[in-house]
Amino acid sequence: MNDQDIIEQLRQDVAGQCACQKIRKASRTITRRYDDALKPFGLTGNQFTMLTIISLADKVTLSRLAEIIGMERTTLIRNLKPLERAGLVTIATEESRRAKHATISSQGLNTLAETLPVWRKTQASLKADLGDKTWQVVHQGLDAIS
Amino acid sequence: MNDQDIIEQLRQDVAGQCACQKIRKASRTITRRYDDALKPFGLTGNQFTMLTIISLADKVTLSRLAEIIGMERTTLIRNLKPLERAGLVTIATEESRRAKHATISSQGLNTLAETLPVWRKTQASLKADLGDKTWQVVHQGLDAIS
DNA sequence: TCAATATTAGTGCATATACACATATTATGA
DNA sequence: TCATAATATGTGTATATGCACTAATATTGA
Repeated sequence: MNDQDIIEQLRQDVAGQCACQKIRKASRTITRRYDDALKPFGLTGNQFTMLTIISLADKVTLSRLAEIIGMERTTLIRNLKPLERAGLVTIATEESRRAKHATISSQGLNTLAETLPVWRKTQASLKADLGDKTWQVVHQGLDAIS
Repeated sequence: MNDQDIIEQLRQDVAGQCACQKIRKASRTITRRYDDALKPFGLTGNQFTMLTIISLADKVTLSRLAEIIGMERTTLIRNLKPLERAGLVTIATEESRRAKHATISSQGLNTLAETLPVWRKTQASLKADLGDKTWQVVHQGLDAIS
């Protein structure tokens, strides 16, 4: 197959069709919005997510937490470090000597209380930009993937 | 506002609703599939995307390339490094001494030719898992975001 | 009991992401 | 012409991501 054939196929089949390309692009776009909004509070969007889930599922093991978030276990372990350093969560062993639990601190809850209005505003702004119908459709699709 | 109120609001409004959380989770899931499939060829899904776009838009400046891919400029510059090291693309200045252009090499085109069937298979497998309707809906939604 | 197995967490390595800031080059207008 | 503005790339720092591999602890079954 010659070069022009390859390029033609890439143009026809890949460009504008690749799910990996599309979802990564959209993820970057949306992440930037949330990161920017949360920046004054020293949180990223991802950290806000981890903090929220930890606050709702207190004292789950790190492995279980990774499952819930849909994040590779070792990725989660590293991503918790900044939250731990900032005193927003505590990582400790209890009962078992191997399993560890993540627990939100009172400071962590305070941060969530502070950032909740900002999250609401960001979420609403995005929803407004996309329109109700697209918003619905996007959420359904993303739920199906995960 | 007390802790229980906060947690209740997080449960009601944030959990399962946050667009940032959902799209990042879905992005991780899909990326893992493409990364895994392309691994034998030494490419990530993201690299496959960059390679494809460079092959179709030859000799665009790095800034323009970043725009097309929807990636922060400095991120793109760093992400190109592995491709350059592997000899799949060339980064060089032409005409202007400040602007740089990315050009795909013949080796890069060969790699694309090799990986194209794998990409097709991965894309088809994902589409099959999601079903035609969800697939359509996801793509529409992601296009709207970007 | 205790050896084999399963479970849980952690490290090394490489890529991915973007903001703040810096540097280099080109274009513009007084 | 030449100072200023605009444009283009690059670096420092920090977070995000996951695979391969390792280490420690708990469980199970002969």
